[in-house]
Amino acid sequence: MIKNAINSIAFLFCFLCIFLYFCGVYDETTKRMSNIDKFSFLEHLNEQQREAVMANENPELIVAGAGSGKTRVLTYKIAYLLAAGLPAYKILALTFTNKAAREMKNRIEKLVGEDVAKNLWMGTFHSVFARILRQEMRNTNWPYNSDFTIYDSSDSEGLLKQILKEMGLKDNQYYKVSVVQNRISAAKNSLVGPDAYSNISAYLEDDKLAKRPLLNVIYKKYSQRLIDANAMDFDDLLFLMFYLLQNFPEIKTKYQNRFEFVLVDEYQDTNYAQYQIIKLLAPPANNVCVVGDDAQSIYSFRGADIQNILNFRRDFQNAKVYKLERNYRSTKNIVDAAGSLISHNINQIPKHIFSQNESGEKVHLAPQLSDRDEARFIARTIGERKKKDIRESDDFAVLYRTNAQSRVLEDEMRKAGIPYRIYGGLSFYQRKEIKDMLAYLRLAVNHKDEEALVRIINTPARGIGDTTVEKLRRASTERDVAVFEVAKNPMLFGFEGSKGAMQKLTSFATMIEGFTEKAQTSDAYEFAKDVASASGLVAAAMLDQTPEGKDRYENLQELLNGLQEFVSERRNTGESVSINEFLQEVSLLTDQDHNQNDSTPRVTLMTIHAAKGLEFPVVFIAGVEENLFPSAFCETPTEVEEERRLMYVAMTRAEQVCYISYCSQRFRFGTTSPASPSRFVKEIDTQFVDELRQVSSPSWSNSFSQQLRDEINSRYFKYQEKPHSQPTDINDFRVNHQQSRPNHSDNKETSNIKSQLSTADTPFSIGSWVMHDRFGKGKVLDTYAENGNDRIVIKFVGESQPKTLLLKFAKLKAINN
DNA sequence: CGGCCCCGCGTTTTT
DNA sequence: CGCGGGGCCG
Repeated sequence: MIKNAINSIAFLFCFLCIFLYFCGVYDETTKRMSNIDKFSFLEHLNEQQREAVMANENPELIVAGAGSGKTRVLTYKIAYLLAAGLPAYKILALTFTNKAAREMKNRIEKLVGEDVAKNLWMGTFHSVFARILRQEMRNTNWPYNSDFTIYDSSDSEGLLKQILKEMGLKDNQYYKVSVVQNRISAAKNSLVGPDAYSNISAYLEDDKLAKRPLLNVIYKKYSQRLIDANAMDFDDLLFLMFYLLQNFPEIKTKYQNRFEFVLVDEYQDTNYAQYQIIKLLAPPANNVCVVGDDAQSIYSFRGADIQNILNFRRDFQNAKVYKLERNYRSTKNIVDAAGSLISHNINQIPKHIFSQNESGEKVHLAPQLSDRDEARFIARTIGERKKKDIRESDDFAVLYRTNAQSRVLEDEMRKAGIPYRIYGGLSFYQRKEIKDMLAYLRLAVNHKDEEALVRIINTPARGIGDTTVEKLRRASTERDVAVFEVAKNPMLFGFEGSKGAMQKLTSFATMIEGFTEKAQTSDAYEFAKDVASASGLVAAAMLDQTPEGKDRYENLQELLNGLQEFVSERRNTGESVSINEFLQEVSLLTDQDHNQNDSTPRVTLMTIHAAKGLEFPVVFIAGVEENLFPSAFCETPTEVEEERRLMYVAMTRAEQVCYISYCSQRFRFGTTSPASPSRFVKEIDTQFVDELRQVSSPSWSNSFSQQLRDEINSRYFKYQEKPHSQPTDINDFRVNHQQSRPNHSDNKETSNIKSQLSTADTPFSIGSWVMHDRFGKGKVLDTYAENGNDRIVIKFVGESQPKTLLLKFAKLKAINN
């Protein structure tokens, strides 16, 4: 009822604004009213956006195409709810990155004021759930306490390695840590715990076939060891959150009642566990609003399930779907080129993204002879365009499929004197010295944290080597006590080592216990400063006069600075400043959250995955070649579709200019091997692209390179002649797609969503040819019913994108092609 | 225990 | 090619 009232008020307001606008008093009145009326910000939205923002009575899916103002809609919706009087603490907004949460919160504060927005529950899935788990742990009978440690991926990897070693599987090729880790992670993300795993024959069979029948045993041990360490891995934060709600109805009810509104960003990237948690949190009112773009789903390899967004309407009753189809970011050519590419995907929500910006330059295809030439070409072009277009370095981004490609690019940027910044690679929080320092802090707070202990017991070197650690761990497993307890009292727990070793162990334990005591009384910064010097970490870094040593010292200083900031910020808000709070936050931070204070404009070099959500005036996509992009690991059409979405993401990062480059040969794995343009290059409608001529560089003028040039020319020639005859024709995909189904145990993953909305009753079958009075000949790609209307998706000959038509209006005739 | 050398291998990675 | 892990030696 409240919501009805809110909506009517705002609706009337908009009506009034539009009315006043037509009366010609818009400017004055709006200005005056903006101070008075708290809904005035709705004027900044277009009609589609405003509709989506103001509809709050049903579960809502906002399909927000690239550059369509997704974040805007999400922030305005929250601002709208707040302005209408919904208390901030009743709104839960979940994102995937801290950065997204932070930016959104800032924008909301600007709209409605800091104090109104203050108590929003806005954060990443992981951080919000960690917070709830901490708070509720004492209301459960679980073997965790509130100060649990969060293991990052390298911590879990370390633990798994240890388990594999203990089981004698260390060098077994079928039990590679990465494989085991992925498998366990996938199980947790499907809400399958270790016991359930052992009872599901599909898992066991699968493991048996893959020659790793002990995986369920490893999983069980792994889970137990996490409990022993009072630690949760990233997946546990979701897995245990689900079971917290599932197993404790009173806790579930509490949060269901608290959150009157649940909003989810990047919904296309949610995994099964996240989806189930959302379903548990949403009732009774079912006020869920999810925002996402199926065309930008690029994380399925991490467990993201695109079906979550595709099935939203089925899973939430009375759901309403809103589509934001106008792209504000890019030029027409870029939007249309990207659209023509993504139209080759069968599995997608039908939509037509359009731009009303200027046409701009066509997308530039830039064939190159080698990766070296490609890098030179990019560096040279950036240099030229900086001058010609009067741009700064930070107007440019170079995007690539794999991190390995960054090396040459970096090289040539340096040679050309172009400032750049590489994202990816080692993040600040994964640097050895930072991890070491954090391990000291962690161990001081949680003595059971075995990964932290083994990491620092001999760092800096204090004469406790591998053998001693081995003996320590053996005693620990035999006596079933924490490793730290054995170190503290080796004799008592049957440690079989020399007197000297025992001495070293006890003095290490005493040092840590001293830290633990200090942690109770000092704030996080004071404490960490003490630990940094008393542990010898800073001293060791200072001794090292190599450039790397200096870096390490500076990084440690930076961490301490960060702590100081953390403490002073939280002092202001009256929050706890103990090291516990800091550790809880820091384990969920990533490099994206670590801002380097450097104001020089720089060219951005990053993988396409890392570029999601960002935008740049000029974008280069490098290495768009078969076996690299799409990756050589791609086998099924489903996998190729994900790569195509990745290419789509890459192209739609560009605001004004987009270059796509590919080489005839590429240096990889120590040798030069031939390469050919990606199928994606050919899938882009030729009317939106132009091809740059190969500019010869002075370093190759021999016959070999002439050969290569000929090869490129002939390839290009072929491409020009028959742009639509590739094996990646839409229809071939459909065929492959269906063939692949029976092989897939999980065939819901490959099924077509549109048919799941509800099947249309049409005389035209998918794949058949039809004739349309105006559009001519076309092939039926799909049929489905939406809002009770039968629709038909047809790719007409000569059109870049398929069209969706209402069946009852389109006068279609079936024809034989 | 720690340093050195050789061998094998090589996607993307919000938390 | 360049990194990390394992093995061997001082």
